[in-house]
Amino acid sequence: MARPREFDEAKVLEAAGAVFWAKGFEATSTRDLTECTGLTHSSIYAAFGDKRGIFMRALQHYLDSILLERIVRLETTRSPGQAIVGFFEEIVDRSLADAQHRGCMLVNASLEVTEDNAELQSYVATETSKIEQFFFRCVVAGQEKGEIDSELNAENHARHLLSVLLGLRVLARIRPDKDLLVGLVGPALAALGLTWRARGRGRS
Amino acid sequence: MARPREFDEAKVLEAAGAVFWAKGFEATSTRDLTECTGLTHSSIYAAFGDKRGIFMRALQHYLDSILLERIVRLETTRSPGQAIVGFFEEIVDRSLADAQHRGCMLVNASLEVTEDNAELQSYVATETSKIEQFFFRCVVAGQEKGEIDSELNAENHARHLLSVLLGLRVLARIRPDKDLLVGLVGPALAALGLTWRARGRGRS
DNA sequence: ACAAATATGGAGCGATCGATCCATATTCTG
DNA sequence: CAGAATATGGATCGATCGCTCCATATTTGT
Repeated sequence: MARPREFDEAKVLEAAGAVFWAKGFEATSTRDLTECTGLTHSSIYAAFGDKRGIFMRALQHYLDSILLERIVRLETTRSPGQAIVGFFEEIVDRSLADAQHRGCMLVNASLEVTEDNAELQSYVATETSKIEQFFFRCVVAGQEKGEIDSELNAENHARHLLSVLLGLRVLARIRPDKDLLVGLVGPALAALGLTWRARGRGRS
Repeated sequence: MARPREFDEAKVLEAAGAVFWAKGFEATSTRDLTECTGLTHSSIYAAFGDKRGIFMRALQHYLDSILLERIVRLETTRSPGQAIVGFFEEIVDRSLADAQHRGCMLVNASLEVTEDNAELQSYVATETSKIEQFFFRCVVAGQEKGEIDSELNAENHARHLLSVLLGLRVLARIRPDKDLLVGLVGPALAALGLTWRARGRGRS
């Protein structure tokens, strides 16, 4: 047919995503994108349409490769309750390990959504729903398994865990303190009769 | 001395704050600010220095007039436990009443913080600490009063309530759904042995 | 009334924004 | 090899950005 792409799309999306993640959509210029990806304007616009397009693709790539992978992995290798515990373990660890304190790309993107970007708006709403549904499945399965109190309202507890997660990610950006992040998760787990595995930080 | 200011500083900060709140710092132009305040560039720059200056002042005005007022009012008119409940009641009500779904200005500002703006970074960290300390005082006072289980770790529960609040405000922006917002608070209150006052939405 | 001081209105600065265009280079089909 | 198709490099577009400057208007102290 014609000349093939010379760049690795996944790597480009990761490079672009890293900048969007750290600086936000508005504060990232197309020049930033050419520098971090090593591509020219032409190549970027030909491949992704416009700035919004590459942002959406980068966000999607991030969610698919990090978040969805984590959900699938935990759900297939752990008990329902320990999947919830493990989820928060990983989020806390990653939040503390990020020297840039970027928080969560999905959360950051969520707060840059304005009414004139319906596509991003519905996308972030859908993705947060997926996380909520993961928590919901874990709670219900945990209840069926006897790991979690069956008297609890699984729907509301899933919503609750989602809000704790989002709040945690906000705090990870502005106050990346281990005691804070670890401590806040304790009561959220305790509400389901769960605890950290090995951290042993006393009562929650 | 000289010619006095013709504008009401509080009203200008509210008008500017409303735009920053809805669009974010980067996406708000100085032209937006002249239009929403009715002032000229000259007046704005003479009074507030630069765009970052008026943003900081507007954020500060918002927090002092809304958030601090709420904390003081609830803490002086309600029992510790009911202050916590009332806080979430008001936040949920305000989140649902805002047709623009702007969420929380402090949360929005938090996620626009980058490493090159240390002033804003430390300011939002301090303000979130104030909220955390409010929760902490409520939990401790509730425990002394017998309203809240004394076995609970007040520090971690304050952190937990803070994260639920921040998560709620994120969701208020992207999924302003009553069942979601009301539902997620239930388990957070239940963790302290508290419940909604009159909503009566069943088990949490 | 006069001078000092500050606010206001508005033009317009250089820089940068997102985006486009086109000539050139490269790789495919036939 | 010929020609279609796509990618790349780079110049550059008009618009908008945050911000500054200056002439003018208005108020206060003397």
